[in-house]
Amino acid sequence: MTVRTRFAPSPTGFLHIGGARTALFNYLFARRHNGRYLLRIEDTDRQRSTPEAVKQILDSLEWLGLSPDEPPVFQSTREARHAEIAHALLAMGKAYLAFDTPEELQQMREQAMKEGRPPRYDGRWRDRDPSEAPPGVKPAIRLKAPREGETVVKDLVQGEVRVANAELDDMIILRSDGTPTYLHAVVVDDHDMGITHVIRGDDHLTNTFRQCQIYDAMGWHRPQFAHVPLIHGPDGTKLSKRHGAVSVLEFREQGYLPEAMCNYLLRLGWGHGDEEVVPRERAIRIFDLADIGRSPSRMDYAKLTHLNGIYLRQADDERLTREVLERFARRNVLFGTEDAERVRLLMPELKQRAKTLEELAGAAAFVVSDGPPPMDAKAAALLTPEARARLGDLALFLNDAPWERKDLEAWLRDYAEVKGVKLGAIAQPLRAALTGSTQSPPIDAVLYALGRAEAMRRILAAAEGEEASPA
RNA sequence: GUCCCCAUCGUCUAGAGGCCUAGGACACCAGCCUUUCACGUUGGUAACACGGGUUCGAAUCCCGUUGGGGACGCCA
Repeated sequence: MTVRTRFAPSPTGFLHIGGARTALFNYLFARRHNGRYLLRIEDTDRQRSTPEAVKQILDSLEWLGLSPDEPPVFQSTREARHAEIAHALLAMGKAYLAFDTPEELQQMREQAMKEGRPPRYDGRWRDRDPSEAPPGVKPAIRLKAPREGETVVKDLVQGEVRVANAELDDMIILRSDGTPTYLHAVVVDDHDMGITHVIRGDDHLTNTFRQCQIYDAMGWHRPQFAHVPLIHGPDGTKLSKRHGAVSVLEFREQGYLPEAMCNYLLRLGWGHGDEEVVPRERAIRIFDLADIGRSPSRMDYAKLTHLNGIYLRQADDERLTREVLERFARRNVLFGTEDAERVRLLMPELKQRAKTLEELAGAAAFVVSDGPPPMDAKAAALLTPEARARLGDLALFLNDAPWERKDLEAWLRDYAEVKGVKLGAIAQPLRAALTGSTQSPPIDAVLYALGRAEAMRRILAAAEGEEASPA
């Protein structure tokens, strides 16, 4: 049988990293077994579902490279089918009409809580005849759940989990307005979509028992289940905005690469020996549900950032250049084709020293400037009168140099040797003059990327003590 | 409250009874490399929650305690 998995978010907000990881696991598992990976939008809650959220989720998945193999199924379009199954259950005597009002149920729950009992429906309409129904109350359909024995779920991650049926009450499968409840819709949809493996968050584990009861009542074959522990914030509590970024798009904003995101998310709660850097192709080959841990894990931004640095260094220069220019544009940094070319030339060096695209853009920003770049305090401090004088001298010397990186380095070394000083004594003031900072790519690379004219302009400006607007 | 799940360095994890003096990675500290910053590299600090069993032997199996998490809607 072909493996079919699905990711089933409800479009009530952005896609957060927990959902992203669930999607990733579903994707990986399907690919690993040459199966299909599907998407179902669970939008049966009309109040809270929004088209914006749907778009956000789709965008997030696309960015992560986790777009589904088929167009998404919208759960709301399937309500007639959900109702059909609910009525079938009713006809089979495996469900019943319940004429309770929301107020009564609320009361029942409060009463139970007060008496220290679990808040469960008492099944008061389970065996009553609909003719006893109070006038004007529209009935909901409840599943006639088994009251004895136990329901056992063989979970691919959690192992065998069992619960006494006495713990479970008769859940509503079709609301009094004729719409399906989540628990019921999920089962019908998963069945109709031919889902073989339900991989989802741990928070659904206890729901699974009830869902199994529906499968059993319909005589449907149950899918395999795999419940993945949730991701917590760094402090171990539920992940929320106060911990930092949680939405996938936020990470994109902050300059994380999708492949780094996926690698990090994969390693969170899943392990394969000592492997840390696991690119997509490799992940597809070795992913196994059995390797998912059973305890919740905490979000570690530092490790994500580290991983992002690794992927950044391996990333294509053209791609990174595009990303940087995009970020320039977003920061309203005006740049021309010359500036773009400089970024491109410098990229092999720039990407060595950045961990996110934001950092990368920040480190590249100095190339965009006519004349002296904005100077930070440390850089300004390097430009002593002596240093300025030396820069003036150096400018004359360098003016005759062939403008190739190798030659520039050689000329600088020669110059330092002739003057009897360490290279650093030359390089640091020069760096300040060229970049406005004490940190930058190798100075020969900077000289080369800037080009003779611009480099000279900046050196001379510094030599003459021309101040740029302070940074 | 009831039910379910979980428990190895600060964090992510390796570990399926002897290979464990518990390994790797991030973070942190120190050294090296070096034209700065990074990268890289070498070393260091740091964990089997606790208590009982089982066993010749337990991080690994069992029970309990404690601690975390999740679920208990005519939400998804």
